[in-house]
Amino acid sequence: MDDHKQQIAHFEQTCRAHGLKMTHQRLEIFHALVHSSEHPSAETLYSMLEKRMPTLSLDTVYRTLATFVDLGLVKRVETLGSKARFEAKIDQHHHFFCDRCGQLTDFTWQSFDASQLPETVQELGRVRDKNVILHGVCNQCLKAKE
Amino acid sequence: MDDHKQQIAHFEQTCRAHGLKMTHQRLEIFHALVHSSEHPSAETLYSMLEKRMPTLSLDTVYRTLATFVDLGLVKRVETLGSKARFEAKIDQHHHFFCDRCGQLTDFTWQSFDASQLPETVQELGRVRDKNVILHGVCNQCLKAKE
DNA sequence: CATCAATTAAGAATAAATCTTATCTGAGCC
DNA sequence: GGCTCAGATAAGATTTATTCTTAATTGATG
Ligand SMILES: [Mn+2]
Ligand SMILES: [Mn+2]
Ligand SMILES: [Zn+2]
Ligand SMILES: [Zn+2]
Repeated sequence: MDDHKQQIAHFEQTCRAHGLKMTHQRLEIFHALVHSSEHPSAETLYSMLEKRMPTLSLDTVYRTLATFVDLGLVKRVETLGSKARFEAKIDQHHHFFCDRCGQLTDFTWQSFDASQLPETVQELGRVRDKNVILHGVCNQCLKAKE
Repeated sequence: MDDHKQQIAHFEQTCRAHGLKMTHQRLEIFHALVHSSEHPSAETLYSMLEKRMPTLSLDTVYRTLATFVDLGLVKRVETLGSKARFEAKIDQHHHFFCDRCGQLTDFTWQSFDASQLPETVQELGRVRDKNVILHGVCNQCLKAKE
């Protein structure tokens, strides 16, 4: 995906703009996030990367993720699980969450994005984000059942 | 609200149906949840109740909430915050979350509830719940700003 | 090449939530 | 009204995710 290259470019720009050094820890962690669709936790990212980067520390993963979230490069995903999950996908999309295996799948929904909120809601305050969360059971889990 | 009485009745039924004793800890905790719209955490509930119930323990609040969630009487709310928040409101509704103060406000959205999911989503698995989460800044926080 | 931000190691510290064990209380049944 | 046992309490330990501390090392960048 050429998208990813652009995203990495934007990432490098943002780091530079904030005077942050381009360490390969940062680059690898961001890269892993960009190329993953599983919304990994800090630990998952760590396991994914420690093979290639034997000196990587879990602490760095946490610290780096926190930095990325601050910069708006990465989002923490809202889940019911106990460990935080992250994504580098910044463009508008929504989530389907499998309550059995914890899998998080992205989807888009244009007509929802274009829809107007009820008036009652507009009186509550200033809305910045509008997202759908689905809960259910994914196909793999449905198959694995019988 | 007469709604609340009905909800308490349903709560008592469910407890009885599962052979659970109607302790006043359980009743008070459920009552507090039903009459609150703030989606309190276990600690918040504990603070709310300890005045009236000086012997209540935080452990009991946690244990009781877990029981209620298991019974489907109470839902854990999806948030980005570190502590779990709960509600006894079971009927279909959605949430507006103030990123500044953490306030969670309910709202309903009939046309959304009636809407069809995109086809691509139906291929992902069996969807059980479909909810909207808004993020933004609530009116109180907007006022308090200047 | 020098500088200093960032990483690492190793361990301690937090915070939320859960568990343990023993003791007490009170809800539900006769 | 009295029994019985589920459930509450106290007090403390434990677990899990996450963050912090300190000191030594690395390596990105000017
Ligand atoms: Mn996503
Ligand atoms: Mn709610
Ligand atoms: Zn699944
Ligand atoms: Zn607010």
